[in-house]
Amino acid sequence: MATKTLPATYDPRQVEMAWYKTWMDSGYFHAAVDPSREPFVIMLPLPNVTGESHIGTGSTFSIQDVLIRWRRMQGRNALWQPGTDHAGIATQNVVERELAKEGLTLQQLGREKFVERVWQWKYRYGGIIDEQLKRMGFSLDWDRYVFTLDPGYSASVTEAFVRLFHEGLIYRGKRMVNWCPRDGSAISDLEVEYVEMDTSLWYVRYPGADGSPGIVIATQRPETIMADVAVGVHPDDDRYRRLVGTHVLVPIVNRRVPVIADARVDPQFGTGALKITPGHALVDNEIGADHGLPVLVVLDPKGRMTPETGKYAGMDRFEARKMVGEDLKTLGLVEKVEAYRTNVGTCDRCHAVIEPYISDQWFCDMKEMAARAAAAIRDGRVRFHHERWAKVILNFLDHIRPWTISRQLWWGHRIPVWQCDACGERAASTTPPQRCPRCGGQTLAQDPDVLDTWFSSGLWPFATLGWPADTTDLRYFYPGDVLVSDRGILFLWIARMIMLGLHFTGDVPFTDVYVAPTVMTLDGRRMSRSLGTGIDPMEMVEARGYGADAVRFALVSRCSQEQQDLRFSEKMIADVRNFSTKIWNAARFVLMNLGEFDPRAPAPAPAVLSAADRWIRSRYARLVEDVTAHLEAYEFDRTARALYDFIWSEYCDWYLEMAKVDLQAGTPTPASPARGGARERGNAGTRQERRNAVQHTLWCVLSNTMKLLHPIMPFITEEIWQHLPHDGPSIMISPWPQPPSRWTDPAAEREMNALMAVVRAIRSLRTELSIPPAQRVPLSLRAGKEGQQILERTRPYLAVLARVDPIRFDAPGTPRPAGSVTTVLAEAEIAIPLGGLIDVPTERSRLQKTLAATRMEMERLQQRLEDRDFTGRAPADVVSQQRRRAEELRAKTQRLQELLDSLSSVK
RNA sequence: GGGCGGUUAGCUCAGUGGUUAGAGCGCAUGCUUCACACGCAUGAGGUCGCAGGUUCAAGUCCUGCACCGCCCA
Repeated sequence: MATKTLPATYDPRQVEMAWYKTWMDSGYFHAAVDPSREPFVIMLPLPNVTGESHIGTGSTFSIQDVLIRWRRMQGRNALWQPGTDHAGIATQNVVERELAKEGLTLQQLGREKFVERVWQWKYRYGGIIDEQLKRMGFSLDWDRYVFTLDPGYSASVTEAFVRLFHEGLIYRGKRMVNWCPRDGSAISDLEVEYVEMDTSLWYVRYPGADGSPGIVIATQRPETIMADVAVGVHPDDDRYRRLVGTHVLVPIVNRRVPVIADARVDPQFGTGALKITPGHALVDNEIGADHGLPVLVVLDPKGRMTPETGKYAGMDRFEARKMVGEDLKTLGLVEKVEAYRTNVGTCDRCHAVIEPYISDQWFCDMKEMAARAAAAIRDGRVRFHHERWAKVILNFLDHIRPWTISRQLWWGHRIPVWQCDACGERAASTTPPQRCPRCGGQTLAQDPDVLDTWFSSGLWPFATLGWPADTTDLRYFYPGDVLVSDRGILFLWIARMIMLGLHFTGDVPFTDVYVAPTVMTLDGRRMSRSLGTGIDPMEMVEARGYGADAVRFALVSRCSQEQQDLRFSEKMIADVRNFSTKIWNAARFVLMNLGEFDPRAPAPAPAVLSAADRWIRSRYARLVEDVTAHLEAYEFDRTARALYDFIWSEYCDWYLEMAKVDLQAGTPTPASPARGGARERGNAGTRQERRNAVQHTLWCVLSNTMKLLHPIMPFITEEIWQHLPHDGPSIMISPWPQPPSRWTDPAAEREMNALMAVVRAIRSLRTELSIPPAQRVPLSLRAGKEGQQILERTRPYLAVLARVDPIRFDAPGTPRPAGSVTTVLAEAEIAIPLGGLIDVPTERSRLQKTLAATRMEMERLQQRLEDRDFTGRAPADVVSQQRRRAEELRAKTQRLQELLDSLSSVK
């Protein structure tokens, strides 16, 4: 068959996009319901529609593509569900900023017009990330693309809400929630990010109402003083016991408030006395409720002082803090101001400081759902890799709190609840009700709020498949298999998918969760675009020209289960680029040497295979087993390393070099007796047969290794596979290699190990003696019977790889050649005769050094073997192994000694 | 405060109780060897964080401590 030759260098940019288009056009990414095949399903972690690909999507998505491509090749009907999330707050913020540039506000535009604007924005910019995912080669089923505000998906979200509402799990209430003053919305507990900040602790005196000195409290928030309704102390605190029940005056407003005792007050904090502000702190709110205290509010939804605060009215909370502080000083009530470092809650979207704020919100009771999810994890229906993440998520589920699901936004799924104008009844419904179910009133207004984005994404694994309808998709593809993500959304998303999946479908949404390490900079900082510390995968792929394969392999090869972080740098991608070049050139070599090779001809008979052919086949057989096992165990670093080491260190460094010996001029290396059997006379193979055997081995091993590497590096493997003789239209739908167990060949591995040890020893000697690399030197070998057979059989390899000629075998007992430099190995004794050139003192000291080291080790080993505890208690195979080793060392010592003796006699 | 990681070569990391702890990068030396200098060959480089303990045997298991980091409150 005609073999094309490859260009001398590999440029990923020349091939990657074209292959992706071919795969797409051929429909390879699409999974259709097919009951005759077993499905394999991964739900992608929804990218934010405002987002762009970053290094985090680079690593977690690469892992998913590895799993999907591997299972697809194994014959599974592989579905990787794509889509994007409408990302309520983030998207609203983006469009709001755009409006601000035009001098417009949301209110000026109105709800309907604003939502229209967001859709426009979405159509224009919302697809950026999808194009980036394609550029990375990810084999997502784009035919099934879902946006969370699509009509079908929205219907699922509404249905889920209405069901939970009717089950009594969703309720409305006026409570203290986390309020983001910038976004003007409530957010859930999980969306609060705690950040360490420098602040001040103010020690403020509250004078006694009776003119006594009163009490000094410590506070970080002087601006909320006007909302104080009490001063609290710990009941066991002797310092304040006598003050409990008395009254003090709140500074500035001179409100008379009681001193109360409550165990929730921390006597260690500040002075041990706490101002109680139920309107502006969660603990104070609880204390206030228990003591029947009123709730006063001095901040508005934008975080400004309310009109009732007199001279402070309209002032921002931080400005007011300074001003109130100054005024307190003027009043002489500030005892001291201390620098203080504390954790401040901030909004994870806009980073504004969160305000504990009382407002009307919708909540979802998660208690029972969490218990069921925890049970599913405990009994192994959902497994985490590494398992320690199960403990982390269980801790969250076991301490679950109600979920604030309403958001005061316009962009999102509007809450499907209508309130009756006449009687105030609130009714949830999937369609707008015509009349009030209670009083029949016809004026109904829909709740203005939208749902938390995470509420809708929590339904992703089944809502994408058509739930609540009983679709064939849902029946076939649900439950799915694997979820891969960063640990950052363990609670926000993964836990909620498990809870909601169990609640609505009765089944877990996936059976396995792989938590990928978080990508960090080399000095351990989080990669972030805004900090300028990130590596942009797109920049690496295109601008720097590394290609998607290199970025993918670099990330995947560092995804272990042990580390929770992954320190990453551009250099690591450059290193993989070098690996690509190596593979490319190996493929070029193979193609150049395939010549007249016919892949359809029968495979070579075992009898015509040389030790090298059998060795690389055996190593390859092990590789198939290892790669498959590592993927099954979610050991991606090991998968990558196994492939890297095999390709570079075994196939290229050794096998290709030996293949050259067989393919180029001269006599091919003879076939090696098949394992266990005696050498068959006359069946060693003709020159043509040998040539064909080597070609077959080169092709077969390379081609199949490309399959094993394909899930990680889809592009270069496809490109090479297509150039090689192959069956089928694409490597990505070719079958995953089966472990060829008949290729496993311990005898060949032993044989090659011996040869390689001898080659290495000779090379080492040559370097030490500064023998020019090109110079051939004579070699004299002494070996046991088996060693000699092996080295005679592999003599052509030895001659080329070690640049030795002629090679002479000396029988034991014959005198060693005069003036030789020598090394003793377990397999053989190697001597390079230098004649008069030898420097006897140097050679002697070299041998003596080796002898000393060998003796020391031997003695250590002998000591261990004389220890009855060791021989008595250690397993027999360990003991016998050590005995063998000791024996080897003894022989080596003896030979070294002999060499030293003969050296002295030469002198 | 509670929980979870990590600490092994200059850097990034493997290491599944058992011989002399490995890899890649970096470093040094040599090499235009007809696939590849994004390469080849050879080499230097380690008190496995510290202190105890278990074991015939500990980088590996247990306890404590130190430092770095993440999560929760």
